[in-house]
Amino acid sequence: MRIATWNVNGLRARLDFVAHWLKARQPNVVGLQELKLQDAEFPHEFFNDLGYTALVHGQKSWNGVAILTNGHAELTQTGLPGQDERGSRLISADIEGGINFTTVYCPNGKTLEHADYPGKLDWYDSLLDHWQAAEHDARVLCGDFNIVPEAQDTWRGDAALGDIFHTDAERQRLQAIKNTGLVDLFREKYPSEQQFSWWDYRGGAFHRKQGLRIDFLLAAPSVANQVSDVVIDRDYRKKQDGLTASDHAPVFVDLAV
DNA sequence: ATGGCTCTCGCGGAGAGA
Repeated sequence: MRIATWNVNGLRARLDFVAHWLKARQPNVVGLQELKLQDAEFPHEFFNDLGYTALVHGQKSWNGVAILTNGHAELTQTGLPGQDERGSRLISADIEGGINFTTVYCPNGKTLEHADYPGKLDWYDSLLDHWQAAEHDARVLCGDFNIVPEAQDTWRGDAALGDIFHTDAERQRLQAIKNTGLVDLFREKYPSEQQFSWWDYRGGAFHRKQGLRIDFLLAAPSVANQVSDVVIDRDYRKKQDGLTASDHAPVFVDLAV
């Protein structure tokens, strides 16, 4: 089974690009973030024609998450309890293989001085509470976390320490999530490789190798033990057939189930 | 030092993203 996470930066603008990727990689389950559309605007038929069904938690203009699958999925959660005012950023479903799958679009925070920054930390505290309250042996938490875990996950290395995305306060929140028993599947397979999942559109950042690794698939040990491959699909950060890419690459793992 | 892209809304330019 192949499961993936991808911040598409606007699903309507990315529709043909996403279809291109689905055909090429044939994932079984995909967590999507930054749909930037409402539930009623979700192009279900478009995905049905590609063999996928979707569970959607949308919002006008901003945020929005969904789960695509070419198998069976049963919705178990929409929205992070207590954080409705920060937008549609979480959706969960029971998928095939007895796995509970959650995808999140964590708040950005903007700057250390902006009110969104303490809001980001508070959102993470709620995510930890929510995650700890649920019990499931085989679960996956994936998405755009908007936090750089370690110096090797940013092109700026130690020089970025203390900046937004790279603060101790943010890293402590991300670590607290992992401490509930989740493994960062990419980092487990590649302990010292520098690979990024996001590059700024501006200034040729992609070609300058100026990126961040902020998109993760985290999994409980019973799932992590089944992983055969982990791929940050940087080819799909490039134009495909003249279509514009998201500023995030898809990330996927293959499981032996 | 800054932000040169790209998205949305909506039809001009602004806000957000990371």
